Amino acid sequence: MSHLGYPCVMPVDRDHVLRSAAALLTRKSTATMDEVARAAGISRATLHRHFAGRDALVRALESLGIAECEAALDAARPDEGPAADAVRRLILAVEPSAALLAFLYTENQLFEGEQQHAGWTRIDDRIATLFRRGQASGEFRIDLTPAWLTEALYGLLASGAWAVLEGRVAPKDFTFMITELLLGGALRRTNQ
Amino acid sequence: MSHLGYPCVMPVDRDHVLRSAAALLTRKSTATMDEVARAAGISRATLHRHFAGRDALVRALESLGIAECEAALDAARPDEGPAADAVRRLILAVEPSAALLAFLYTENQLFEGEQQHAGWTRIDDRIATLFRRGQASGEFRIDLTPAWLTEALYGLLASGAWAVLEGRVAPKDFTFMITELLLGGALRRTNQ
DNA sequence: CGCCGGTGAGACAAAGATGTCTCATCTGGG
DNA sequence: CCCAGATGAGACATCTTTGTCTCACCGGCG
Repeated sequence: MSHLGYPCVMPVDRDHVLRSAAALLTRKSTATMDEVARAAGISRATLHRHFAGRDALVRALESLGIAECEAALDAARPDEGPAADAVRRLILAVEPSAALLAFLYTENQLFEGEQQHAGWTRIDDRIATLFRRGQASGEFRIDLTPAWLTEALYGLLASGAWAVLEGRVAPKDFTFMITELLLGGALRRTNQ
Repeated sequence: MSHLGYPCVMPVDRDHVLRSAAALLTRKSTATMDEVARAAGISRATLHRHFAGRDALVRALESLGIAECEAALDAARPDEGPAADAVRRLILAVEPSAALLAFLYTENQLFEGEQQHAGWTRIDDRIATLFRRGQASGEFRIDLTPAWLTEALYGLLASGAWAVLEGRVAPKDFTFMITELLLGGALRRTNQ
């Protein structure tokens, strides 16, 4: 049994590997294990020592995305204050994870038969609950279902992440664009 | 040289094949040529006789998507009347193509090096022009760029298509949900 | 100094997808 | 009736990716 100290050559930083993989797979969702390994600066053999296979890697990314979403939800305090402000805090908190979420969001579309990770259900519920609270308080319109608002939030986060990646939107405008469109829409307000 | 009449056994309906492929690939973007062929009710050999390879098939789907987008834009008359009404007509006209567009939208993310089809640029321009017209007329707010509104429209169409496919949103609500969220946002209007 | 744990490089077979080919079959038209 | 044209089924080689394995290397630790 080891003594929990640092190994000799330079241990693989599991978190760094996951983040490199997320960054690459967001741009090229069909990247091979070899490309993922190169992107992380390690060999394919080492990558395979830490993640049994491509499935295991994707599942690890999914767990990371779920954890970051939960953390963002916790940080956003969705039960405090006006619901609109809570949505703003949520989008701000989730921005660093947007690219990873964009990858997972599209990747999940092909989990046809298999049941999706239970963590997503919980996150969906927490976000939908926030929108429902805003409807109950009279802040949000009631003719758009919480489920759709939740789905739309995911879609806008993905669109925003890709638009930033391709240079069509400035990174600094990311949060503003998503927040304002989701809450206020494109129409000009006649009064506030 | 043939006489342009119908062949003998039962000619392959190219349009039907493309639509079957679009429906399948929207749900499972990694489907194999064999799965695509089965979904269309033809053999892999025949599929390969009509589309040289997977690339050719995807490019044909891209052309179909572009053609349908152009047709939807023409039908929506984006230069007539209030810009908001034109956006409503556009979303209504593009609804039948939403699933195909959702597939192409995510697929295009991995056209990293290669230049994307010029047709998309033209469509992007036409949509952005519509939003710009709405801003100039005072209908739309000017703090959301036309490029972002265009991107958001794609994202909402994709989210809506998936939400319908997975049963999270009723098909009949598709147009309403997207139109209202894009134009009006989630916040309740204090007055109209 | 020598051992031990972790890594990189590369070989290797297995699995899956693709592209091509052949052959039998079927049907409408001459 | 017979043929031309198009399809379906299947065999086949090829390519890519994957998963596993071996071997050499390196650096801290005893």
